[in-house]
Amino acid sequence: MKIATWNVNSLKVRQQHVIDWLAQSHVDVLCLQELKLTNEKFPHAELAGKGYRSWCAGQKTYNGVAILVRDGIEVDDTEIVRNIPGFDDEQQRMIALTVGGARIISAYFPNGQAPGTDKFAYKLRWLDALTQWLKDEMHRHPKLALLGDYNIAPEDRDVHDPKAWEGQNLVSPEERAAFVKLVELGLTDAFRQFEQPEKTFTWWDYRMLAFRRNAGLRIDHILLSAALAEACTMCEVDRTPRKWDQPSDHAPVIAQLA
DNA sequence: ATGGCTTGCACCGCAAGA
Repeated sequence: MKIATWNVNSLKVRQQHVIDWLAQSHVDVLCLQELKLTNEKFPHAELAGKGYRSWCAGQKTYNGVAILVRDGIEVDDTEIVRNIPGFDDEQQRMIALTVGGARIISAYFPNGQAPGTDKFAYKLRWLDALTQWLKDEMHRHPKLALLGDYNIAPEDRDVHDPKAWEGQNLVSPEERAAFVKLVELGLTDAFRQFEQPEKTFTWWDYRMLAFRRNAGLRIDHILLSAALAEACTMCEVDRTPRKWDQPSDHAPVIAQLA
């Protein structure tokens, strides 16, 4: 089973990109973030026409997440979860569903704006709630994958200019500590299981010709429980859709599970 | 130089992203 995650920065604008990328990547499961549309406007029918069933948790203007599953892959949506249980939140940032016997979670972690702000405090609270919930969820589902836009670059090698970014939002010690807590639940960063090209990133600012200069960060991740990490044979970033006209500022990350 | 794009929403500029 081939799984992937992609922050599309508006599904309305990027709908054709998603359809084109599904056709060329042949992924079985695609987790989307930043839909920026309500559930009523989600293009279930258009995606079904391309061979994918879809489940979403949307809202107006901001956030919104979804999971797309290729026809023929077994889905159990009786235990679908939208948002972190027990964490009261208006913002639609998480959806979980069982696909091919594995728990698949699509998550859009809060940006955080800057250390010291209310949004940063919310990011840390959200991370703590997610971690607490995942602890139980991993017991219920030993085969579990947490895919999404984490808005955290775990290490300096995930940052194009670590000096310039030191202590800033997305790389701060508090955020990195929260990422480590997720890993300590027994999750593995699929990307780091394999040899990777130097300076591989998943996000590049729209400004300052950042993509052309490869001035990016690796903030989109696929974390796997032990059972899935063992089954993982490949993980890579696909930069091609970032080169298309009117692209998302994020590139998709793919993992192959045997 | 704390900007630089891009999005949605509501207008003719704003907040928010990362």
